[in-house]
Amino acid sequence: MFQLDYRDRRPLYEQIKEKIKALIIRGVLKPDDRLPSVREMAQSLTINPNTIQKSYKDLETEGFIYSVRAKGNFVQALSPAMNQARREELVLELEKLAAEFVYLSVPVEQLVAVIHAVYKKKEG
Amino acid sequence: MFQLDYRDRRPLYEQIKEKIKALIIRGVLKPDDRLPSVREMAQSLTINPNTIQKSYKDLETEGFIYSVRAKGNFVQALSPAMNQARREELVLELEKLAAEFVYLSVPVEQLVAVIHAVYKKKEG
DNA sequence: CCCTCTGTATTAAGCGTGGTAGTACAGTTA
DNA sequence: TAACTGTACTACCACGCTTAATACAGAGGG
Repeated sequence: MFQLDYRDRRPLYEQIKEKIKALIIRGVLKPDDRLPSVREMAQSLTINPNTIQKSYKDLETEGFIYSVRAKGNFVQALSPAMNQARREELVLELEKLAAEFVYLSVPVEQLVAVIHAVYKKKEG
Repeated sequence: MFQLDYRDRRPLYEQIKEKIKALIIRGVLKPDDRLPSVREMAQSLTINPNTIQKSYKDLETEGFIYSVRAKGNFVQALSPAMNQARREELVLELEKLAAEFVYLSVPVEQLVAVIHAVYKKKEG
């Protein structure tokens, strides 16, 4: 499904969360798709099941997945309330990022171009 | 100069780095401005000088400040080489961010508006 | 019904990092 | 000389990350 980077200093469970989030955001994993079981994922990454479980539990708390006893973990469909909060966070991040682009004298057109490229790719 | 947030789970030295970076990026601190000494800053934040030194050393490694024996730490002027690397990092971050905006069905116009606002604020 | 799979919980241990504390040295400047 | 700067080092404690081993509860298949 993906690989870990042991040179990355962040905790493994953080990396795992991020990778799964990315798969969901990119649309590779769609609502109600089942994730690999805790034990499967642990074996395929050669790490401890507890670490996977921590990732899954966090993702559940953040609203990205839901879990069903004895069945597995599944991708959560979008909920409007969750979205609103997340949007606001993202806008703040975007502002920070933009401020640093200003600092580095990157022309605004370049930023806009990058964004449009991402949006086009998604539609096409 | 600024305050720490002890509810923030990130290391103190990370928070300090970020705050100082923000001051530099916003232009509050300008090239060759002197930062508070390690001991001063430590006292004003009521933390250990070693923690401040770690922040400063990291910022030096990242090219944001330079230090002079027995004189202090100062804001580094921009270097083109450093900028290029940083720009590329930022573009990657921007793409990630944009992808999540797409996922949340935020119209591209809204992103562009946020960015223009930041740029206008900087010029004005 | 039993077996096997699922998620979940608990406890213990090892290890690295974050942060504090104390001390020391080297260089600048008044 | 005295007081300030940055820098370095050691020791210590607390906490988080990760592994390990075990156990229990519910679903589904033979």
